[in-house]
Amino acid sequence: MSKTKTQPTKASARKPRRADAERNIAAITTAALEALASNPDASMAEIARRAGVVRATVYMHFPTRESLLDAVMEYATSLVADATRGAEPERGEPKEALERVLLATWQPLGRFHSVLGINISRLSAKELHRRHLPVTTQFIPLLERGQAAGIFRSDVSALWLIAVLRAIVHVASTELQAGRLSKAEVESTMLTTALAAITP
Amino acid sequence: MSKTKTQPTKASARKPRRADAERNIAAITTAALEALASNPDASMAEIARRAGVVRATVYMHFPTRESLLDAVMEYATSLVADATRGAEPERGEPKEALERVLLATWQPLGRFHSVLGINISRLSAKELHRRHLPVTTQFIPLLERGQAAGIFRSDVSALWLIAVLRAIVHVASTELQAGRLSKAEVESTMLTTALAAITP
DNA sequence: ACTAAATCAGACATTGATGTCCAATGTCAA
DNA sequence: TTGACATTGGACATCAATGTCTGATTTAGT
Repeated sequence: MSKTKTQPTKASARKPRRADAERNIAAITTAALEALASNPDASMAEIARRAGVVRATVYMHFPTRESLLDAVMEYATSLVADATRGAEPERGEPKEALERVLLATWQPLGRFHSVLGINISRLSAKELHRRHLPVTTQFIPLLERGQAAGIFRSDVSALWLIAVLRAIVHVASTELQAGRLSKAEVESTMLTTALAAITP
Repeated sequence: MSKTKTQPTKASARKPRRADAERNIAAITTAALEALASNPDASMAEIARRAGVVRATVYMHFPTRESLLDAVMEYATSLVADATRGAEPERGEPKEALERVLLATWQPLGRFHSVLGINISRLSAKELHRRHLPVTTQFIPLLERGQAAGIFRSDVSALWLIAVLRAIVHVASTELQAGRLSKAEVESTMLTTALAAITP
């Protein structure tokens, strides 16, 4: 995460919340993320149960299911964005940097892929793209840097490369989940395939 | 499709249905496929409306929603399987054969990807794999033939290659849908990326 | 033309989920 | 410690969807 409690999001200047409220909001958000990852149709009751609160408490902080989904989406995105940032996509050779970033992000990305799937039907393509910005703005410079250096293929757009990478990451976590490959095998195979797909 | 009405599926020996019933079953199945492709949560009422029948008629042929989903899944699979077969995956050089098959199947595959998504949460991985057999049994020999010839990479399993190919096809149809690429661009980009990903 | 099969139109019961409300109780912060 | 904030537990209304049933009507097969 990046802000959530530390800053009041400069523009909105939200009224201070009590500590237990803050705690519950966090619990609900993470519980929702877990619940929705295992079942995209998880009910508000199920989410409340997981968060250890009563249903009314969820509605206290998230007036509708939609608003909770929005919050969960933003939270998941921030987790992936933070993992990406932590892998320093700007540092070093593009190829090494990409490997570093993929290794750091494939697990959260895989974990949240089904949550992302919820939004595919819920939001427009434009809106979806907008919400992925915290992640994509970090990937694009890395890919373009590699393209400029002739290390990544330039006959397709960086956006295509991103889509392909994400798809391969998805395959990787699916194969791990299915137990067809070990974690180490998945990581090595994923890196090999990813590089092969985007190298000229 | 392959059988549906011509053969009585040797084992089951189903009682003959009247022609209008047969017609309605077909109408319901295709209507359901369309409806579910655009909205995976489409209701029985919506599907009946699209098929031009009343809801009770749907329940006449498909006693539960589940059973309808099963039928739709099988239908979609058969469409892809037929398209694959029509592209003659056994003929010619593996690379050319793969290109031929991909060009023949990427559109139906993309179209039905969301329907497939329904089943991901609905069925076990094993069961899912079993239902894809009509397609995978055609792809595996092609890929293994290419691997034996040293044209496709052998450091990963044919199953991994299939998963990667399907992921790339999915990316392709998503990009077309989003209007970021023309159909011709999508096809060329998809083929390039697919080959790059699975070539040693 | 006759009969059996199938569809229609619509009512009906049931279920599960969303969202609202309230009174009682608990917890935080000043 | 006190008042404001928050949570609880439960009731409640609403809604949409599933699945059943029936009687009247249409349609197909022989």
